[in-house]
Amino acid sequence: MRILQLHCDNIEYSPIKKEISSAEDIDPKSKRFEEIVVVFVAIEEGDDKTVASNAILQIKDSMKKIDCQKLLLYPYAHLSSNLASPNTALLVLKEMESLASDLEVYRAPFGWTKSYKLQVKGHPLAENSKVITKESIDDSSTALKTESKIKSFWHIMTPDGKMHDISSFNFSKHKNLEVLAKYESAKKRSVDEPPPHVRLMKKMAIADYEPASDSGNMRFYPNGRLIKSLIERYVNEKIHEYGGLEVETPIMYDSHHPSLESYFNRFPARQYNINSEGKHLILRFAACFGQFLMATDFQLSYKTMPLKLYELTRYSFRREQSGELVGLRRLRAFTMPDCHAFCTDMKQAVEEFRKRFDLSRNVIHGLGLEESDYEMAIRFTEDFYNENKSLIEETVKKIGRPVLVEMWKEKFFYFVLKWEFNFIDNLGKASALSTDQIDIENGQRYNITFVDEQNKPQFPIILHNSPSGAIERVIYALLEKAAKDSREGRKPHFPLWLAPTQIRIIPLKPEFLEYCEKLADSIGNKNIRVDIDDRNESIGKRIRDAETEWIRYILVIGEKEMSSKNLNVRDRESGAVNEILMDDFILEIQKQIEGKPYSQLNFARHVSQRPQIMV
RNA sequence: GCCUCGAUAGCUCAGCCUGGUAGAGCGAACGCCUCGUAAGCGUUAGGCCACGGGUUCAAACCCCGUUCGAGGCUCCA
Repeated sequence: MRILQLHCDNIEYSPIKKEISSAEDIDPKSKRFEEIVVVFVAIEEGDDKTVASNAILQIKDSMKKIDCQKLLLYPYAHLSSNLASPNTALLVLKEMESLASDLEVYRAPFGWTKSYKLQVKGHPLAENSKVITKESIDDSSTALKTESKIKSFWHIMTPDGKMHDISSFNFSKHKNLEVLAKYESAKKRSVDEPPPHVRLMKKMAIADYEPASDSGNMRFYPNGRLIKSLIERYVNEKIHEYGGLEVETPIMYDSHHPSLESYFNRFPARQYNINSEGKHLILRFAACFGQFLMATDFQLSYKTMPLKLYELTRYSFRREQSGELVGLRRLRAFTMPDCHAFCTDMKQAVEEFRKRFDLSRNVIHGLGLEESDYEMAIRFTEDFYNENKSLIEETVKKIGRPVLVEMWKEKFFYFVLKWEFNFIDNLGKASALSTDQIDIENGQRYNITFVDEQNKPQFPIILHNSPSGAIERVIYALLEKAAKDSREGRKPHFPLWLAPTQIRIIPLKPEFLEYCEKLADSIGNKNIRVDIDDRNESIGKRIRDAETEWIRYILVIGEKEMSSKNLNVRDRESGAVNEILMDDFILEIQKQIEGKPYSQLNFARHVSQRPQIMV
């Protein structure tokens, strides 16, 4: 079904003549309505009562927003080229009419050629067009329906545990928090440039769109793959340290599997669908189901809890609306660490929750993002707040600055508590990075059981944690941060451990190349990424190129260096050239990349041997 | 998904309004230069002007559609 919904000052129509034999028998009188929502409807092949009810649900939802109680259903075939038979169409239309009977509802005659005149209101919500399918019934699900009904209260909580009203809170020292808090009500910002990270992800030869794939599925060039893989390894290591057991689960699932069916119904987003040998498969949008199904088959005792399963999903898929996709910020295929902890009871869950909060903060900082780069939001049900006030206050105190609070009157997701760290970018967009949730529903849904001290089976409480958020989104955040540095007059850079090249050696003349090779060997042996710009270009040119590649250290090698024990190091951070002992220099670098994973150069050592990816 | 805007050389863009031989810089290839901390010099190649239709004697340019991208809306578990 396709609908076009218009909020009108008035509409006037006159039935002219019957267009089809099955047209309704009516008295062809002109009608006129004032202050009304007109919904043009095209009923398509396969539409039925559920589609009708979904459509009315959505129409009512938006009518509530614009505060209008009057509805005109106007059959309009021209919205679709795949129309249902007139008989079905009329039935569906009448169904819609009766479903909307709590409003003041009218219906224009079906099967007639009509002339009409209407005046549409000028406000932003006045015009709206939607495609409604059976599938979107499944998709829009309980979660969406409940969400529109649910009451939530927004506050700011300060580190002293006090709740403040958003409207009266003084944001002057917390600009980013204000952006986050007002994000939903934020009015149009006129931005006519693409987000800075999109230009950078291409310019730095990290990632790019792949037109031959679906939108939101990116390609990663050697630099991007190196950076992504280092971040992935870092997150893996941190979760291993925390005690996560790394597993691997399938990326596609039977949508009619009994445990999954009701779970999928809990999520509004659309999935990628694959039909294969009569099965309807969906691509996973998180690692939850794979791990839950696995845990169901484990034999668990309270002694083995908490059990922590972990997977870095490459990939998770969410078929976001095409208009929502942006660079590396919002994708349809992304890599996400997903770590679940199965806990015996709320006490254990809370204890675990604390560890994971610290872990997440730790990981975010290790990735090169600072306190000032993100704002925290914490959401919980009123009941949970009343029973666990001190946990929430303690968590906010740890962050040490005000956080955004959303409190729900009742539970409508599967969790009772959830927090996220939100990165705020150059265009004032907020995106969630780390997150953790306390889930009290899915243990039962998936029939995951452990036996307690009395040898009785129990359902665990499950925590869902992504300590870094999607890896692509981490890269987005790092690039946006670099863009911000650049805009504010600082030199943009990656954390040294993520830099595709950490040291560049530039021989002054070709005859020094051999010496440079040896130097590069001995630096490379210390697990430092070093390359050599052996191109026949001027020294100035090669230094400039190294600068534009954000390479931190440059070693120019000439007669002087070959005959000296010291290295001549140009540090991009300061722009200064310093003489320094080789060992001290290595030490300086090692100190900065300590505790971080290392990978070899993902390009030829010689710059002259490299393909030109982006200028 | 909807509305608006955009797509011209590998990259960044001019040309389009007012239809008549396709432009620049960077990059690439080749040659010269052999250099001391952010662009040395020259020559050459490179374009079915996103794709498909239409209008016209003639379309990169005007019109319609499609694809992809961006902004806004909706959405963001």
